[in-house]
Amino acid sequence: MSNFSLPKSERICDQVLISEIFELGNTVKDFPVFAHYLLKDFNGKPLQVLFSVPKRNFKSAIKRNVLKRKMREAYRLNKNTLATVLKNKKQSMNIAFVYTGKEICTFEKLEKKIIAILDRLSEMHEKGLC
RNA sequence: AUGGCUGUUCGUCCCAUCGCUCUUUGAAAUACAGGGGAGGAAAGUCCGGACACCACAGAGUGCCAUGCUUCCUAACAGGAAGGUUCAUACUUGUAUGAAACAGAUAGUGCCACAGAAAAUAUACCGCCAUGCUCCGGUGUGGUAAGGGUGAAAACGUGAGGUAAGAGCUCACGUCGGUCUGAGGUGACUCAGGCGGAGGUAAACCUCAUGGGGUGCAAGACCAAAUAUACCGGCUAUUGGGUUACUCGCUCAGGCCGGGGGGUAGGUUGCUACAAUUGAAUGGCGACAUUCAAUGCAGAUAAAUGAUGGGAAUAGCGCUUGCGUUAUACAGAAUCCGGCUUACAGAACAGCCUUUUUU
RNA sequence: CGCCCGUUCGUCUAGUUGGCCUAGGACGCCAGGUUUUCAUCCUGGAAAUCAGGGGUUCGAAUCCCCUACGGGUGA
Repeated sequence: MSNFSLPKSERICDQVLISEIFELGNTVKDFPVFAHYLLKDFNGKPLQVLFSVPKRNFKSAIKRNVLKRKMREAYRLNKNTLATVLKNKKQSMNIAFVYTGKEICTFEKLEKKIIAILDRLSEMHEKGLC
């Protein structure tokens, strides 16, 4: 399975779900990215995500947009291992990526961090620690 | 040539791979294919409109905004062309720049400190006349030229006049008011007459003009989802009470509608018009009219991108054609017209400084 | 996206009908005194270009305009 697309159905657009993630979910940190995640029963989509950059750290809308785009690209290219793991277990996961750094970092660095987070999540999931 | 200022225009480009969003054909749907996809400021939300809903007899008062004139415009606190005043420059009547630039002669208030006095004028030192005198002064009256104070001192200069003085009179000026004549669409200008002179309206205010309120989270429709205070209607067919019974009345229930509470999506509004580009005509100009061509974002936890390679421009380094670094300000959210603010660099036009050559 | 409000010593604030305000008070800070010492207490001092810039005025924290930052609110 080599699906690099990220249509709207794989993004979170529901306010109730978002507040659930931030209130009930657990966190995985790898500076400068903070991932809140919440595990659920399988409902057709293995993964749903959202990306956020706080306005507190970046006043300019352009800088926020750039970081969100970079994070989305990094996730889009590396999401498949976690997706297969979840699909095999018949569960789905909602993840919220929040950028907590105060300076813009390069794409390569961001990609490494996001891969690390996704690897940790899939490992934990295979062991059943979530 | 170099540097600076002002104005106008532009404000990185190409290819590959992987994606996002809208739309068209086809289609149950996905997938595939074709097409479109940020700006000059999209920003600030400072003005003005369109559009929508709510409110609304008429008039007045109040509140807010604007404030030289004419024009442009859908409208404006915007723009164009002019007028006036002020500042600067010199060629001394021109150029450049600036102006919340209606009214202080409608009325009220304020003008700290200093100063005699801050606006009905007044009198500390003075000046003049005169009374008294111990000849040092002092009382009374007149006066406001000079001194000192202040941001500002009753219009400025000169002459006449006078006991001393004073727009008291005259000449030349400054300012604004009013009347007459001339020019101009008008602000205003010129000439003459009359009467006049502190400032402050970004103090209250007066005059003129304009303004109903709320904003696309406006509003419309569809689907879902239900506790029900309360109100109205229906109840052939439900039950209780009243009654001997029927009708009637009444209470409860049911249904419908309203009202009010709470949950939470979708569609629409939504992108084709004060539209953009080009030409012609009219106008000093802002701009208008006509003709032709074009179709040019529409997201909603919110798309318009990421990576790699190449080009262009700029800086740095030296091997002088290679390496390396950087590519401004900044991201639509109902839509337009302005204003304000941010902005690497490039091009064009005008003006100024310095240097070189003829 | 729309609408509204605020910004004054290190902190919390007063003053916002223009002049007494180059700005008052409390807490905190510094120095001295009191005490065997510390605290309390007493005395004195420093600390603000009133968010930034421009304008009106003789004179601005105050009036007007622009900018920056912070906050509130609207189904």
